[in-house]
Amino acid sequence: MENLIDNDSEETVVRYIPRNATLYALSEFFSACSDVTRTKIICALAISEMCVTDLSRILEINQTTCSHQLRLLRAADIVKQRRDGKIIYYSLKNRKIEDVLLAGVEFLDL
Amino acid sequence: MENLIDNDSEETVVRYIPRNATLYALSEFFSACSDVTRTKIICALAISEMCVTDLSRILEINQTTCSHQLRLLRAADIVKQRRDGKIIYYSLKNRKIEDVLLAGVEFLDL
DNA sequence: AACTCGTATGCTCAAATGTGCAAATGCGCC
DNA sequence: GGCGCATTTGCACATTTGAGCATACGAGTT
Repeated sequence: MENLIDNDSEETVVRYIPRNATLYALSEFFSACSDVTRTKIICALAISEMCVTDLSRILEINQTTCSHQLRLLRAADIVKQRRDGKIIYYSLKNRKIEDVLLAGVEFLDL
Repeated sequence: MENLIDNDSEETVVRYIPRNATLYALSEFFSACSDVTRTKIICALAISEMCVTDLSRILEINQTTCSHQLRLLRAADIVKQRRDGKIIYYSLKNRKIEDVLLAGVEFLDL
């Protein structure tokens, strides 16, 4: 089987492809942003810390669903929680997530 | 049922949540980046335009799978194609996709 | 200790997704 | 027209995912 691109180009490509661990981390991270419910939650938390009840009421999503998605977001290190009495407040763990969303908005030209 | 956050904050949140169309567009876009195979392809194409055969050989993925994923990426407007004889060359449609990946890398601190 | 409220978990179901074989298409060449 | 190669498409299958009900848990209040 012949190569269609020349060997030098191929070497360059091979050299610059990120390692598998990086690729997996990246795609796993993006999949955390790849659902409307979660995107909504992230946007809301970018504005203000909130508890599950408020989030689900304001965003008009089922409380259980909200809780499930928050767990995912927490696993992805996007969101953190803090307890105050019986209320658990959620907020963004790292403001850099906003840069990601903005880059997406830029790309899509929204 | 009582509100747990005050009314002013709630109004602010409601006002700043992007419209549904925006949220859908964003999450759909991120889901295009949320698979290892596709991330791999995007990274490769960021380095050099390539055809399906080379992509699949170099990235070590099944050619059919590669083709399927390229179709998705094309539908997401991330990738474009150009025909030269019987070979179809794929490349990034918009370099801003690299900023998105970089924002992801920044976030993950990779 | 019983009750209430905020939240999390287990489970089930439907839908979406990724993969690769088999077959079809498109294009150049003899 | 027939052949070969690059690519796409249709299909089937296994797997993953998102949703929400029912239920459990955890912390404050009485």
